[in-house]
Amino acid sequence: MVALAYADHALLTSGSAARSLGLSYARPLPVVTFGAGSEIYVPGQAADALYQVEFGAVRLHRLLSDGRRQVIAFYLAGETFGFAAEPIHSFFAEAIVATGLKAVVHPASGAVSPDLLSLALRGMIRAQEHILVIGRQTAVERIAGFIIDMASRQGDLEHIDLPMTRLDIADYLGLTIETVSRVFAKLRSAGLIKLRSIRCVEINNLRALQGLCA
Amino acid sequence: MVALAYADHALLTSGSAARSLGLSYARPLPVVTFGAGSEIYVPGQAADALYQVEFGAVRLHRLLSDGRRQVIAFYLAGETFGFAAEPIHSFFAEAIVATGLKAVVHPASGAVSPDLLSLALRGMIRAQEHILVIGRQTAVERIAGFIIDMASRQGDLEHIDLPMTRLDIADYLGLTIETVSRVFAKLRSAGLIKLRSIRCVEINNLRALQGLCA
DNA sequence: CGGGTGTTTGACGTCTGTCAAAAAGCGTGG
DNA sequence: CCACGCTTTTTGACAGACGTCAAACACCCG
Repeated sequence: MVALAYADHALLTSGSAARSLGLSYARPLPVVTFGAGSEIYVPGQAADALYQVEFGAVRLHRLLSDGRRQVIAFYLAGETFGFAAEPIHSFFAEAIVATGLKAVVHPASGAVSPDLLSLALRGMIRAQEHILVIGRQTAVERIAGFIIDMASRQGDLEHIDLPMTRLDIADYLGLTIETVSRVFAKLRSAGLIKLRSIRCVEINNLRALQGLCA
Repeated sequence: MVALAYADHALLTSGSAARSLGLSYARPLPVVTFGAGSEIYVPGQAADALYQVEFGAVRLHRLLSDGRRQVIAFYLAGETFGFAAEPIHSFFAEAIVATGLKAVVHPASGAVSPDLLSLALRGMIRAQEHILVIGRQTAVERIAGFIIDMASRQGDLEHIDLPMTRLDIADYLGLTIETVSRVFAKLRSAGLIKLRSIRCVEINNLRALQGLCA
């Protein structure tokens, strides 16, 4: 872990790992590893590459001036992120745990592939659906939906990894860490989920959980 | 108004105005008018055209099973909407007032223009920023930001049209109609805005209003 | 001049946030 | 292997912002 963080730091300080990757190659690239908690890009940084998660997990977030934070999205293994409407990023992207990334395309390149548009559209729809969740659902609905979402993205009901902290989940769902903790406890004592460990959930009653999502 | 609604109804019932437009022409099309409150498309309908607003205003929204509604976005004159990640729509698009639309591109066509990608990305960023607003801002912050956003989109601080109802605003900002009304009253009595009429706002103190947005 | 929709205002309730402290994990080092 | 210290999580008591319910008030158009 120390070694990873160190390598990561070296890449970042030598002038943006992202940029050097994006400009050096035209094709899929070697996996670059980021240590837990390290920054992949920050607001203002040139947006000249997309990333595919090989392993680990990434959070995209934004801060208000007084420190309030909103996590915009999580990206798990196999998912792609890094879109920006302008030539520079407007969010933070950070590795949640030790994470391997591969730069897959270069948005500034002349050709626009239909795949790229499709990815962008999927991202937009996902964001718009998240607006509904945050704008109109209760804490229980949000968390039940979140667990189901994580399960479906990992294709497993019995071993759902939650690489992010409760604070990350809270900031993603527009709640506080205490509310997240309380709702998890409630779902557990109702027998709908089991907390195998602090970062691993099992769904015991999918139907009931789905029933909690409006 | 009756005439408009009637014409709209005829178009819709004769098998989707959107579809017939999208398939009949390859280039910019004549303006089609939709009456206040009429549907432009609904979830499940084929997504085979984008629309540019010529005049009027459109709301994009989604419903939960129990009737809770979230307005995802408003589109004013000059703005473009109609993106979908799948071949069918997942939201409702409705004319708020009498509205003229022009179908501008056909997303299913082979060529993907950079402009199209740019529009999609801009939509994604806008949605992601709205997540921050709804997830982490107070009622006053949301409404102050909303008024400023409407002003900048209309390029006028002294005559800001709010074509949508208070309920639309509430459902857009994740609030209730009563809270929206109360905050407007508060901003008015604080001298930051003037309500020229129920659907027209004037900003008296932009700095103070900006100061209210985190 | 009505009837209907949309808006405002008031009184009250509650869900979620805030503050605080204890408990549980987890990596480090003896 | 266990003790230590840190971060993360859980739990409790309390408070506040916003929602709910209800009624009065404007506005629009016929």
